[in-house]
Amino acid sequence: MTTDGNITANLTPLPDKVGVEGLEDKWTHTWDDEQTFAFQGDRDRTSVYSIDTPPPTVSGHLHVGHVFSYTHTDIVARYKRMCGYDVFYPMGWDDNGLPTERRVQNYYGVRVDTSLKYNPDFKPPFEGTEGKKVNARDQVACSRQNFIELCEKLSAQDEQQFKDLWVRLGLSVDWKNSYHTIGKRARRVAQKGFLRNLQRGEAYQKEAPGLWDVTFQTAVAQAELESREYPGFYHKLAFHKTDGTDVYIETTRPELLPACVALIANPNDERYKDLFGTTVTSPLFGVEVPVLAHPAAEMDKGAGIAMCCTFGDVTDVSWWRDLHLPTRSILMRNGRINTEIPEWITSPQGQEIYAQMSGKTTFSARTVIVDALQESGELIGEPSATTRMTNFYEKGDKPLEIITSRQWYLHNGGTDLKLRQELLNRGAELKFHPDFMRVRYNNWVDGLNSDWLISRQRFFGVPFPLWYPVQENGEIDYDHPLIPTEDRLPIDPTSDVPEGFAEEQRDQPCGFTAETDIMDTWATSSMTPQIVTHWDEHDGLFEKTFPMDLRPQGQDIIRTWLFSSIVRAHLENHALPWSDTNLSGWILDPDHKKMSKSKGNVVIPKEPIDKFGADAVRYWAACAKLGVDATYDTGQMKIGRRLAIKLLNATKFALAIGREDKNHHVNDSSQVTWDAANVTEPLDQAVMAKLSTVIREATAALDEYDHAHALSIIETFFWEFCDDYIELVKDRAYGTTTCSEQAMISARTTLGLGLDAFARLFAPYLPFVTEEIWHWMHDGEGSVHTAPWPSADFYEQITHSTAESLLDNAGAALAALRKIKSEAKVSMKTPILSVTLKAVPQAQREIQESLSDIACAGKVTGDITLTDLQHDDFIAAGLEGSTEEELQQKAADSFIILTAEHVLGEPPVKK
RNA sequence: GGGCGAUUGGCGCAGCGGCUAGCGCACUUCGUUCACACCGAAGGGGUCGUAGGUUCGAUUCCUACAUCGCCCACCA
Repeated sequence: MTTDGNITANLTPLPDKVGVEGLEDKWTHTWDDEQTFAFQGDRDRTSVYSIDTPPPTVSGHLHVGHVFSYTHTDIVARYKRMCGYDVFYPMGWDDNGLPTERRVQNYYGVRVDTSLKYNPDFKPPFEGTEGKKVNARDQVACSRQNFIELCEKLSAQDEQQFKDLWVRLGLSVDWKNSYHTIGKRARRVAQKGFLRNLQRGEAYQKEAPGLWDVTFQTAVAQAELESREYPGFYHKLAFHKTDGTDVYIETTRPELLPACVALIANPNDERYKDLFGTTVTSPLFGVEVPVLAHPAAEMDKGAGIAMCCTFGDVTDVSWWRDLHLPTRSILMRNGRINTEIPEWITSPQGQEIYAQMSGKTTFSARTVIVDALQESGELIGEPSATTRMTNFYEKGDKPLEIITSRQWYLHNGGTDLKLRQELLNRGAELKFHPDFMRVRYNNWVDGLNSDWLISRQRFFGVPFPLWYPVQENGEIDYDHPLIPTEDRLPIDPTSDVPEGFAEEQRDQPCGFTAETDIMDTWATSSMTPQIVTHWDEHDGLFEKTFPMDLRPQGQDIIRTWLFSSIVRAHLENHALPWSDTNLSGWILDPDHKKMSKSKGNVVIPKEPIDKFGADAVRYWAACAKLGVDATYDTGQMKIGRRLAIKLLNATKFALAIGREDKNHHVNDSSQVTWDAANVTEPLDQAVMAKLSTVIREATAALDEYDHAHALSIIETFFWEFCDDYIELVKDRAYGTTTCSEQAMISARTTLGLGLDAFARLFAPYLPFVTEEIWHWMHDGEGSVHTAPWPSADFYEQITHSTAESLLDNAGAALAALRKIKSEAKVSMKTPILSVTLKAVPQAQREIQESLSDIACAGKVTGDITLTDLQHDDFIAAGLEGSTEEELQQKAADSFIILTAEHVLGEPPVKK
């Protein structure tokens, strides 16, 4: 307990032998029993620190990357808690999305059929057949609600292994505050958010050509695209001019020839100027198409003149739109060629070729077309191989096609420049750690080319809370959606019925029909700040926690999770969702390759934790700065383990000394007071001075989210404290020297104050070992993790203006004495009968102040003579300088202490 | 093609317009079991990717290049 000027400790019996084993189990249970990390929620926003924790994908696999970034966040949480904040640190589970959908399908052998109604007695055909691949035809159909229930059931199992890991790692999460992204609250927030967007005109639907994945048969958004290299062939095709001559185009997609609507060249291209305004006929099909000019046509690409099809790529779409071209679509949603012969193909020969390719995949259709072209002589030369970059859905393995469909969009600045600027301003307002990551945000927002497509033609996910009226003639009136009242949310339109309608009217003339699309998973994830803070629930939590303080996340999802969250909060709450964001780096394997499942180099987090302990693994993570990639390095974990053990040993030692009186009798008093007023010796005051500086610097670093720098400062001083200070004051603290009672108390007090401070300084990093040593000192006073973060001012006032350089010079003097023995290859216990130390005058004064401690620690039995450094000594020490003053200053700054004449005694006799 | 980051002893990383470029691991030598062998002490080892420039002075700032990683754009 800290009071003004002193710290009272309740000492508990110390173990004979210390170790880090067992600490994790011991303290995780205590923290759980005592609800050490529970959010209190009884103070206002300024006293709360709230964290928008990333919900891990529960169907995904655990790997050390998880440990890495979640440790960084936990360090922040623990630090802020010690700073007095009521820390709101929830945990979410992401079970909304394709990976979970697939996992549920395979695990239970089920699939969603939105035409089915909820069946409360539904039983999946089997359960828990990991690895057994179920043929899609054998999956049993169930309603979406039944599927979601199975998903929640399975997620609960998956979650457990994540939770076990987080607990084991010591994450100070408040487990009472957890959520699922497919859970009821998340669905309600996502649907309510969407309806509010709709009311304000920010969400809209549109029938338009868009990127489409033929495997998953869904539209995909710009944020889900991935460019990949894709092999192909250039085919040179002859189109026929009216004068009987040909014009040649090059294409990698000859199978789209039936969908050709125009040939297009650059308006400045002399080669084709004469052709603009004329028509040509297509090879094989003989369809007449115009030759048109458009500035987007590049003269040096291919033949300089392109075939515009509806639709081969996004350029086709812009030509089609700008030049008001007809739509001649031949691709079906499953990626196969439409089976109906299009009405624009009129020649019998063309119809026959089309019939051969209908129903085929684009790949097979291409073969048909190429063979036919070769036969007709309209393919010039052999196709030449090429590699091009093509858009893929990030989870797909076939190139995206362009399909016209009705979709829901949300304004995100992709089309509205004013909104785009507002979102850029939000990005400028947000504090990125590290700062250079904001460039990625700006790049992304600047490069948006469309609004956010939020509808997906999938079955598992949060449904759009909408129905549409069915007209008398059976047609669906998409322009006047039926909207539920907010108090009904969440709803599923495929099982719930709009107000004023009855179930019997579903899909009937004059009735209603459900919107069967679901929302993009990011449409839900983008609202995690609103989900965790209970937005619009009027239970008081929102006001205490929103806008949040921190969003930790991966750098790979800046364009998705981070950006979409800012969009939603900007539109809904007119605020940034959080003030700061922490971006973690990647984990690289020892060969500097990014760890990923596909590379097969993933390390399961349990392994290093079992081997080195949670504190050690956390130490490894904590050594890496935010945004910097880290190598998986067990060597670093060993160092963490060593540090943890050193903390135990040093604390045990110092506390044991403190309990012995001058005659080595154990003092059984369990309570001691480390009164700052008792720090009377200059060396002890110097330690307090340095501690104060260390706290000040570490605190500043942590406030800037630089946990690695703070750790390095604390750790460096801790080792100096052990290797130099403890060694120097050992004997004085024992009272075995001829020092005064007060000098002994001063040493014991300083050791106590120092170790008490180290326990707290290391607590965010090494929560288990620090909790252990804290309880040796402060049993019955609660957790170190709710203890106050050390105050630099407290230790500074103890120093009485003693400079911390006194500690450095005393340490350097001790090192000089050790060097004598090390070079003489004798034991450190060998006495030095007499010695001369050379140092600058300032250092001599400081050594004089701690001379008896130095003599004791160095086993100097006779005189220590202090003398000035000579010019040759500076040179010998490698110093350079033009003036004597400069050399003196350099020697003082580097604590140069040399030894001259010395007489060694007899080494102690070995037993 | 545009951009971001990295490049420092064998390895993993700090650092910074000038202090003798630090730390840990590994290495060498020595010691020790009375806090700690899950230990201690002392020591060796780097012309800071390359080439220019700014400066009295560059590992640090600027320019170009190289290598590695990543983001964005690129389908005729």
